[in-house]
Amino acid sequence: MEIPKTYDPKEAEARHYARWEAQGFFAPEINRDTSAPVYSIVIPPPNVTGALHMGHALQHTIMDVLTRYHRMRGYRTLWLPGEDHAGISTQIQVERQLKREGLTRHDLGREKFVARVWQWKEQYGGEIIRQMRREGASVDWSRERFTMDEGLSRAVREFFVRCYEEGLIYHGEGLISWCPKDQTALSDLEVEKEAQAGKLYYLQYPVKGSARRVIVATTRPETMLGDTAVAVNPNDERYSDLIGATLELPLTGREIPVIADEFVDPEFGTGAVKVTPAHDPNDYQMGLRHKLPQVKVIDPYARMTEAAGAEFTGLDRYEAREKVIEKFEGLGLLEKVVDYEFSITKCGRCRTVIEPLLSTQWFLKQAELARAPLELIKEKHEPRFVPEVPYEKVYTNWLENLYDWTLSRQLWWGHRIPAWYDEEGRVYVTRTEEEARAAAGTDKLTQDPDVLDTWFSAALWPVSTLGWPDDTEDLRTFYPTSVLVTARDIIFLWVSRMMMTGMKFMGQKAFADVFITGTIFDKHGQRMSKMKGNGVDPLEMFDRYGVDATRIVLAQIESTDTRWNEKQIESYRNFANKIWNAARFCLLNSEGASVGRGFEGDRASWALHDRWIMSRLNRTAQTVSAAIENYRFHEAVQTLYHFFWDDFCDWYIELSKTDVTATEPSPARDAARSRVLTVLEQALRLLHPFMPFITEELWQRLPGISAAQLHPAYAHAEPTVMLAAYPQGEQSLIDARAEQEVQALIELISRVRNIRSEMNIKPGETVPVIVGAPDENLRAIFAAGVPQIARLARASEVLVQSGINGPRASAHAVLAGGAEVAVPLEGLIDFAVERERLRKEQEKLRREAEKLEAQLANQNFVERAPAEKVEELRQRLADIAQRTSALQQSLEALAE
RNA sequence: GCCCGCUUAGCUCAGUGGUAGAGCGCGCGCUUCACACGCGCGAAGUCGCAGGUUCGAGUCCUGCAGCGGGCACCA
Repeated sequence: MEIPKTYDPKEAEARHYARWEAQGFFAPEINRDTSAPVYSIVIPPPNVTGALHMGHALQHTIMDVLTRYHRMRGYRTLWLPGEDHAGISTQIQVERQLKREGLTRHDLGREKFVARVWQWKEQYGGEIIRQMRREGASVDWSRERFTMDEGLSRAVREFFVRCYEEGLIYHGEGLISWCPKDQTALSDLEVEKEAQAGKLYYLQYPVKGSARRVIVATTRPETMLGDTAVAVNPNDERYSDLIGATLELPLTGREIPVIADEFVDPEFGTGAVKVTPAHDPNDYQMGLRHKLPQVKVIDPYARMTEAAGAEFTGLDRYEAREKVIEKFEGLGLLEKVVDYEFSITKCGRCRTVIEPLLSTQWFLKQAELARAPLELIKEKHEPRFVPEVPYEKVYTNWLENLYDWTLSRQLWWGHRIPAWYDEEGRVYVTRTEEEARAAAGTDKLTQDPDVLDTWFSAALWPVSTLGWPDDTEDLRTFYPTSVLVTARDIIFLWVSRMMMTGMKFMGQKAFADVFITGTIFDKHGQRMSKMKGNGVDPLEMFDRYGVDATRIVLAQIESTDTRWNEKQIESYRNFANKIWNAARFCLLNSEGASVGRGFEGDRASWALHDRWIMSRLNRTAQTVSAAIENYRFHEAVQTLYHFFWDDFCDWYIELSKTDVTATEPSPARDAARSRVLTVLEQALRLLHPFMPFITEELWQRLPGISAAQLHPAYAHAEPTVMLAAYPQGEQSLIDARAEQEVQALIELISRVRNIRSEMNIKPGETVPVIVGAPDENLRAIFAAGVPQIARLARASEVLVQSGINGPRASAHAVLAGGAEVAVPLEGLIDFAVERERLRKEQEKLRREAEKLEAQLANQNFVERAPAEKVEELRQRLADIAQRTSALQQSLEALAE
């Protein structure tokens, strides 16, 4: 068989994915065990306009590891893919496209525009979802969903109507965040705050019937045109006599009162605050408290209205600002202007400065929906957040401090609000237009032009994708889902809302666990962003290092924020290559061998290193399974890496080599060959969730592979490692004594290698080795291992005795259990160098012994520490004493 | 202002009260018949600082410093 020396991932990746998909391996129906437990995940639907970035690759890897692991464990497993219609960004994309044709959406009209968006979506959208095939994501494509699908749209209408009927959704006027560019309302979660260097303007307002002036400070002087009061703190003595007084609002001819409100901080600015109820959230609240008039001086395009006065009408808000300042200066009413840094609110999409506007919108009373999830997290700590700190608290805090959610968006792309108005303006909120007509008793209805916030449909994702509001088989089977894997910035926006809808409509939490991934920064610790251009493209990593290497590095990131380190992928590409070559060795020596054989018979009859590798393998399987189930992917990967490289490659293959590479066919040779193949096959299964492609590629090549290797639930399927049973780690095969004994062998070989290296023995040169082991059992182990010791330590001969009485010209090393080893080096050894080497060793032991002795001399320790801990220390001290005395003897033998 | 996280080898990071770890990098030596994307050997850490709890602290508690994040406010 021709097997290249280097693993080339590309070809294998596409081939295996296509086969898995075509064979239906990803669908839960592949599992024929009707009593199997269920494991389900819904993907956080990526934005239909987006492209795959490292954050997605990270989340997808973790979801795929969990999915593949549980599938191999025999769960009825579903990972449901899909995407989000992303209202604003999609609409912006298409409007941009139209602009290049010299058109606006208004030229097309609503219907044609929406058709155009669908066309755009088919042509360019869903890039991330397509790229998931490249990642190896084992999602069930037959259940792929899109938030604008008919089914999901129906779920949205149902949600809306029910909430409306229960009074949770209302239509009314409120002060909302408005984007003057995108011409739509935004929820507080769609805006971003940004520090900005600006100015604080101090304006004087004359007191009516007095020469006195009240000074107010503002960052937005243009809003003074809409002031309807000035507020002071009721306890502020400076102004107490002015409460109830009337001010002459400059430039407007309007008279406004001075009011008292606890909200005002006397320490800040002048202690007097201008109040603009129509254009500031705090002022809006204050306006309601004091029943102040609301004067709208800024329009949806951020231009001044007629109410701002003839001189200002039509001016942009910033032009108006300058003009107001000029006028105040002219009137001698500008007290001063100081530099001032404050934060400014911008549209999360287009970065335009938000204008708080008084506007009629649809709102949802989230606080009521939050009650059930809040109770659940407080009483039962459900869902379980991983890591619990700090996310459980972040989630709880948010649920406790909710405000009404602005649902309506003045866009064309999205779920149209299911509200119709008759000619008198009466509203009918119904599931269909027919119902509205019936309710209104007329056909002359107009539907509300607005659409819903994209997150409204996202909030329903775990239920709507499974068929809600219908009572479907999928919903009954896969809800609640097992885990939600997502980034932390979406906890408020999405996670908590899914919990709200899940509790409301299903009476159950949407997911058992919530795993929050870390953030990947660039190598300088900067957040990756399109604007900075410092993003690392996962596809580029796939091309350069292979998907498997990229995935296993990502899985290890878990929930820790980390800097991207390309060297790390390189080392896992090397790991993939190591796997490839270990398999290559097994396959090149596989004649006469078969997977699953070689470990027949009583375990006691196996060779020591065979008992050892089975112990290591099963221990690894236990650790890895527990680690994956507890979302400790780093631990799982490290364990697998060291099992495969250190235990399997460095030692097991090497210890087996003499048997495996025997030139003459024999039952012993074939059994040894079967054993390495069997261990390899188990290792491939263990690695598969992390490295799906290379494991499948190699697994398919193993001799003796058949459906018999599959988990019983998949016995009917074509052979594939992804449906093999995940090794669980059999306790009876864990053999601490064999591990200890092989450890002794490893120590012996390592000490000889160390001597060779320090004495500058050429690698090609062999040396005799004398082993002294007073312990009979240990001596037997070394004696049985002579051929392996000879091979791995490059020894010309290995003498195993009860003690060492070798030539004076030897290099010595001490081993555990009172054993020692000598390498006779007549003519090669430099006595001074050897003495120095031994003294250093002795010194190290002495320091360790001192520490142990001090601890054991401490009465408190001996009395209070657990007995086994004390015993352990005594053992260690005894071992050190033995080694020290052996070293002493060696030193004496070297004495002049 | 309130809350939270991080600080461990040159770098990126693990670490579960009981002998400080990995990968990369570094030094020395190797075309040893699976693999130079490799093999062998080695050097390298007052675990941010100061207290405390404990027989015992990188790990638990308190304070401090530096870095980072979230929330609120910002007239």
